[in-house]
Amino acid sequence: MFSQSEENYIKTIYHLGGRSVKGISTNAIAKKLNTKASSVTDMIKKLSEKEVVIYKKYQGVSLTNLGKKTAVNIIRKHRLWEFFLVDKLNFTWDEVHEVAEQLEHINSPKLIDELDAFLNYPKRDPHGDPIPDKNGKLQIVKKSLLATLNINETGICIGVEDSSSEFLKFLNKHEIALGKRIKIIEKEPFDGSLTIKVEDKLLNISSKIATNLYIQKI
Amino acid sequence: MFSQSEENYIKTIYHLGGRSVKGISTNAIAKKLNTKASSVTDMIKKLSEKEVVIYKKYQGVSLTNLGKKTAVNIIRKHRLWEFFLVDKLNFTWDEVHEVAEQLEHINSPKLIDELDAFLNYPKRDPHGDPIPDKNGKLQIVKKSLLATLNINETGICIGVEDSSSEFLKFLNKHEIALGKRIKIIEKEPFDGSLTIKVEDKLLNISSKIATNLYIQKI
DNA sequence: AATAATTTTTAGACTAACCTAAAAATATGT
DNA sequence: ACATATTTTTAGGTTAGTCTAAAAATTATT
Repeated sequence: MFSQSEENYIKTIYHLGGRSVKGISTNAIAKKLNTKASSVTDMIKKLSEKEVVIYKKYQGVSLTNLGKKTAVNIIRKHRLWEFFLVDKLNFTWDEVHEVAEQLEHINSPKLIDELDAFLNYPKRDPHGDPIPDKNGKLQIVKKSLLATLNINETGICIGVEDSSSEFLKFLNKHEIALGKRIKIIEKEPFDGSLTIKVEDKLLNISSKIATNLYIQKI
Repeated sequence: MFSQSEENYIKTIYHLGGRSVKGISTNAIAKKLNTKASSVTDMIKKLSEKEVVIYKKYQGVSLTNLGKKTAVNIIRKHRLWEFFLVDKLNFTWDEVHEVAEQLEHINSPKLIDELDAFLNYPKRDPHGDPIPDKNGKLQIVKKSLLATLNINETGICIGVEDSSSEFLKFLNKHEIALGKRIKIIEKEPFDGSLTIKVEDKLLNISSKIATNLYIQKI
């Protein structure tokens, strides 16, 4: 149906789309994909022919319904594979992306549906982002940075912003992982550091940590 | 390292290689890959530059050690994925090949080693072919067609020759699956049909069935 | 609103992987 | 051994996806 390259463009346009109404600029796409604007223009023309984007010269592009459907399906595959890698194959959060970038292009509906079932229909990938279901529905999960919670609020760890291996090692060391329950005990106004309770253990963390950890409030 | 296309050529040359000493012919490769001989010549030149094959004009090609190592690694990936699909994702023997053809090109040593461990280091894929280990060693398993066993000999089902869905449905119906123990009770010289014991159940099968089922003698 | 800066598109070229058609080399039949 | 058949290679062309450099359109500045 679509080549790997086409899929990468579609996915990128989707991610750049956000809630904005106007078209995505050629330059923005080029930057994300590490290509040149002229290459983007070429590809956009092709995608326009294939009716996955709407394109008016100099006005940027936006996805059609077909385009969005296609994008969401690629994202579904990407996130399911990420979940698989972390959950079953001992990958860390920072190792998954590169491999998932490859796996997301494997084309086999049965493969993905069976994988979904095998993983027990996970709702979020290891970064805390929602995994679209078979029909492309993606349940919106409000993810908040830990730093934004108030004292006595509790949440479940659902992902990370930074995924450098130093950060992930820190999390490992303190047994902060996906699904762990975290409660804010104290906030230090001077430097933004926090005292939190991870499951039952008290822990002091810097503001830098707190602004890189995503939480779903409960 | 190698493109998908290059990998497909390397794998094909390996499979066509067998134990023969002489070079693999351009035409043979073209036929297997559904391309034209001229395309094969082009690619062979490239692979020769990259030192994965030895090539003398009009004399066919053979793999270098690097070529063989590369081929075995692709085959390892292919067969591990096949095992995964059947063992974990409910694929049938005939459904796996097409998907494995895609998955075998995913490049991530960690992925494959972890997958291997996750699957508990399987020795054979669902067709009964051996899965090379991390170092490229592949344990040779003598696979015999069920039809070649003599009365009172016993074997373990390790694979199929034909993998049409009719045949697989037949096997399913009679609970013949990978790892099942099969004993020859009687052979009918007139039509080649057999009476066999699958685990504890007696069963009559035609010669056609017996020449499409692989057994490891025990 | 005119000019300058930026963005986008076009034009033309490159590479990988394929193709067709013709030429060259090898193999086969008598 | 020679003519014929087959196989393989070469020559030249195509498409997808990329690039550079220059032209055109849009946006920003004064």
